[in-house]
Amino acid sequence: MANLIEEAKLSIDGLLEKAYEKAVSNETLPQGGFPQGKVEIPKDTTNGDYAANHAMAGAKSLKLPPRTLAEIFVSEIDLSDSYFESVEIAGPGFLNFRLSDNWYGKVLETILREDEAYGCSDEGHGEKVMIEFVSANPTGPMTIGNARGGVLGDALASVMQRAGYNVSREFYVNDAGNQVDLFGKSIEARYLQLIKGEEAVDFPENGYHGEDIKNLAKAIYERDGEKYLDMDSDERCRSFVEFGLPYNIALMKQHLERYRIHFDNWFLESALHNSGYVEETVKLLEDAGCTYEKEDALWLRNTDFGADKDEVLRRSNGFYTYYAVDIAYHRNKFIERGFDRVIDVWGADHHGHAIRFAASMTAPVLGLQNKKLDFLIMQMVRLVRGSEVVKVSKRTGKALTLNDLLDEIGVDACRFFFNAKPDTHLEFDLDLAIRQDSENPVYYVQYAHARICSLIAAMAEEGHAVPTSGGVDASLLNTEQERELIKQLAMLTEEIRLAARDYDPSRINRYVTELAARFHRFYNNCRIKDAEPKLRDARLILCECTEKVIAIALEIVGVTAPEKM
RNA sequence: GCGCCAGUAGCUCAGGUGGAUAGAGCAACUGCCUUCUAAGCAGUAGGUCAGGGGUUCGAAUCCCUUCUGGCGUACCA
Repeated sequence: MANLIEEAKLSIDGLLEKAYEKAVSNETLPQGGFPQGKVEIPKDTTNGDYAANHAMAGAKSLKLPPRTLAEIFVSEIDLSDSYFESVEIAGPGFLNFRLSDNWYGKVLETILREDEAYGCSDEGHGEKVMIEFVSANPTGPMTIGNARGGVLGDALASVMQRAGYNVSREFYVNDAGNQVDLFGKSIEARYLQLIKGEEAVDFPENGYHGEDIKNLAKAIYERDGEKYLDMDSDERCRSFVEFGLPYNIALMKQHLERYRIHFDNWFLESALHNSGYVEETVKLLEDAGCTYEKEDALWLRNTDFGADKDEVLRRSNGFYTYYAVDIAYHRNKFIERGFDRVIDVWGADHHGHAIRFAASMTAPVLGLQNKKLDFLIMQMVRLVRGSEVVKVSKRTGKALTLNDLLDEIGVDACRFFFNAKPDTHLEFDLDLAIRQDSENPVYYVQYAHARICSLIAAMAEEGHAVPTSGGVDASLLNTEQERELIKQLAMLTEEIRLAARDYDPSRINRYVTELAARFHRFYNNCRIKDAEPKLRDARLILCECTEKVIAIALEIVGVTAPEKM
């Protein structure tokens, strides 16, 4: 549970404050003027491992030039038993600290001790969090459009679990409403076309044109023949939906498992209707005076809660809108199931809804004052083939399915690629993806892992297994490459914390790519096989720590860590 | 019109809540395998951080404004 990067950083403030107090007792500085400074990690390590700007921050109030103030700090500071071996003044008055052997050794010991739990923290204090993601319409197979949300939601869940949250993954199945009716009518049309010929039956406007619908119709026909031919259309469609939905849901589950996503719960929209929960929730809003009727429809006074427009809850035809159902669904998440925080992973095409919806959820009558509803809005994926933009739509049936994509580029590459920063538009070039072999960064990272594994195995063959006792002498690991590698290893806990805080699991991609880069540099500069025994052992331990950390990071992203390549 | 997200190297993108000389991968060019995996390493070249103002010791980062692109603004979900 150690976060040594932060521990070292936080300790600097204490060291400086003690130095300040000493200067006060020497009467070189006035009392009570310890400056609020910031400690950061400089980009360029010639400026130290940490840089504090206290001398610059305090220059004005203490009426001393920054550099003079810095000199006082340096002369009074006591670094013995600290994480640092030196501090120097640089530039306009930065205090640059350099980490000590003590710190480097502690990093490696921590990784060995915590093992697979390394990187975890108690940041979340067990807060009960639900992450709802993918939630693709069950009217067809999942498409490449679901690939991004899938990875983001799943990786965010992993990151938050490691950061100490009690996380539940949920898939919301829209098995009711308009699109399901349309789904039934689409199958119906294909079924009737099978019997009467394609020309004889009109296909519904806005129907689902995909091959999968034809296949469902064919499957029904093969099982039951012309049994539905003389049936009332409504009843027929109901039968087809009853057949088609479970089939599609099972297929989605299968494809998601292949994509290494496992949901804790598949929540059916129909359950909210059947139990009367939607009705009850709308009644709640009605009784509280949050609604009004207009043109036979029931409207929510959403502008009262800060939204830019009101919303229809119940259409003039008597059916509830998705909006009413969504309110009921979220009330269920918080009230009935007791989640403290809910994170919905939605595409940017829903962001307008997210803003208005968040406003609605503040309605006092819903009783969610102490609850937290957040959205992870990810920008759209732009599909291109070379220079041509590819349109994706489930309705037109022209979408590339997730499963086909996985056939083409593999699960590892796909998960790594789609774990990109949520708020930037992502361009996905199919031509590039297909030949995305060695130029994909995922292989760079996996290669580092495989390299370590085979090295350790080869060394063990020669009787030089990684030592399991005797501790680590980090003072031997004193090249620039070794120090940079260890610092990156120390960074994992902090990266996970930040990824959880910012809902940005793509940080882990960048982190692990940099870790691999630092390992490759170390590997090229530091021989292990023919090093002195003590140095060899220390380096072997460093290799093992790196291997463990890469494996942890890749697991978070959902990518395998191969032992051979 | 209004709202949200973006605009950084030829291409795809980083840039840790204002810090020191703006980075990486790919593409281009040059070196490095009789020595632990060359799917690697080292190096060269490539920039008016969309434009313009402002805030301060200091701005890619914060504020204002203009331009460009994506998405939304349904009794669809």
